[in-house]
Amino acid sequence: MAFVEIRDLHKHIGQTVDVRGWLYNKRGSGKIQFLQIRDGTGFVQAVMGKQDATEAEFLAASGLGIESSIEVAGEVREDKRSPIGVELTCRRLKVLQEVKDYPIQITKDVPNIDWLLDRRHLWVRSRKPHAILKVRSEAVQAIRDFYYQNGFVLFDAPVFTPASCEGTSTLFEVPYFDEKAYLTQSGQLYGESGAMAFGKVVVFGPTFRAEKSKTRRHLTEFWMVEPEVAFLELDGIMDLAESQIRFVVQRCLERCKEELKTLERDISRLEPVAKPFPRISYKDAQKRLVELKAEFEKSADPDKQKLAKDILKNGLGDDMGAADETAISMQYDRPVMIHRYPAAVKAFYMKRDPADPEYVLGVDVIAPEGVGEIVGGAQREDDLEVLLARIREHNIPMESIDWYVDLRRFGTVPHGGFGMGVERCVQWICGCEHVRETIPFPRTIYRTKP
RNA sequence: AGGGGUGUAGCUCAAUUGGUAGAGUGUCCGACUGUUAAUCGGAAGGUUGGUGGUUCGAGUCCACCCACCCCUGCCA
Repeated sequence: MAFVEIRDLHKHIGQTVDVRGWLYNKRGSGKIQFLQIRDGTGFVQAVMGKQDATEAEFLAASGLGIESSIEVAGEVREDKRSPIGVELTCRRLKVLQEVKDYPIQITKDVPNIDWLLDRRHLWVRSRKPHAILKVRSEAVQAIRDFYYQNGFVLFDAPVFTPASCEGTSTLFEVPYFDEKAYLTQSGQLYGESGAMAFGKVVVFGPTFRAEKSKTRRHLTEFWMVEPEVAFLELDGIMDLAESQIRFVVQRCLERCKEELKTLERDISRLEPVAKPFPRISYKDAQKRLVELKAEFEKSADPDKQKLAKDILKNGLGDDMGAADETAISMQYDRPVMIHRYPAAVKAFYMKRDPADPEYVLGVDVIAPEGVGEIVGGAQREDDLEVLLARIREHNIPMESIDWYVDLRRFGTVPHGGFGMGVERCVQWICGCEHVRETIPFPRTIYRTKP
């Protein structure tokens, strides 16, 4: 007799099996005990009548606290009253550890998230965090499968880097023997090296940003997937982002039905990803924002009125703010792609639009429901002289980036790619209020524990 | 970094113009039950984030500090 995972119990109806796990909840009386057991793969109720086991076992069952670790043997029974369709008649109970005063309670109340994050090492056992992290696992597997199936080579970038890749963001500085190093904020430049070697590569790993962001969309440590493809231009980059996002969402819809149900996620909000994503140029977006600002100001909806105040706050022709992105994304039921931003607000490596050199061949993908930017991508500057000029303009130290310039000296070709934030993508799929719920142990400006 | 806000029982929150610190939930004990957020009865649980001030009297008013949350900016 071997241990059976709870998710497989339905295959063992009529048999006597062993199940091991933790006590999720318990009810009982002097005559019958209901032990709700979880083992990470599911939940099942083990029913122990007083006559079903020894007196000592029955007594032990009646005294068990939440999260006690146990093994039970019992007969698998079909039962319509069970949420999973089966139950165990508990014939034997072995207590591995009896637990008292488990600190996290099982209620529908939403306690202080900060208090729960202090106990994250235990909180991951609870239903909702468990479901979110399961979706994350599926999403990451989907990402890996998508790139593998499409002929990409995994090309890992270093975490220690010599200096800023973009020259804008704040980096974490770490001592490195007698010198300084920085934690990577993007593997993209390394990805470009890989693209010239393998054609299609994908960088996938943790990324660090020392910006003191304090919003529900920001982590200081997050995972980013960054495909980079030789001979791919802006339209192709947008096609790639669209099909990758679609693949990941479809996979989660197929394989995470139970988890999304646990999270009370409105699935109908995710189904429109099957349709093509709208693509709008920055210039058209600006025109649309002028209209939307006027429209929202007159709206009866107080949320829209409030939003109207912040629309185009940076001024027409400047970078788009969060309100701008929200207003545009509200016009659609699926992610929207905004392309060809002003060069002044974007990174040095983005290629200028030949049709209008004030703009770059870059694209952001804005997710619905206020999650905001989940993808940022671009066609890269592939001309040696232009790139050198950009590096000088941005005051990027040449000695830390000369290797990158080499890529334009030895067989440069048009190429590009994008970066997708895994946590923001999961945040959108799960409908999470906070991005920090989408990673097992979030790192934010004020949190490095547990 | 700027703006706004919140700190009261393990957790979620009450407490009238400044006048004896309350409930729900969880925990513990008991009863009962094919229960599933069980139910019923009882008990324990507090230096009201900290320091100082005003006052006969401060959870409440004032100052400073601490912690955290939300928004903006930066970005994924």
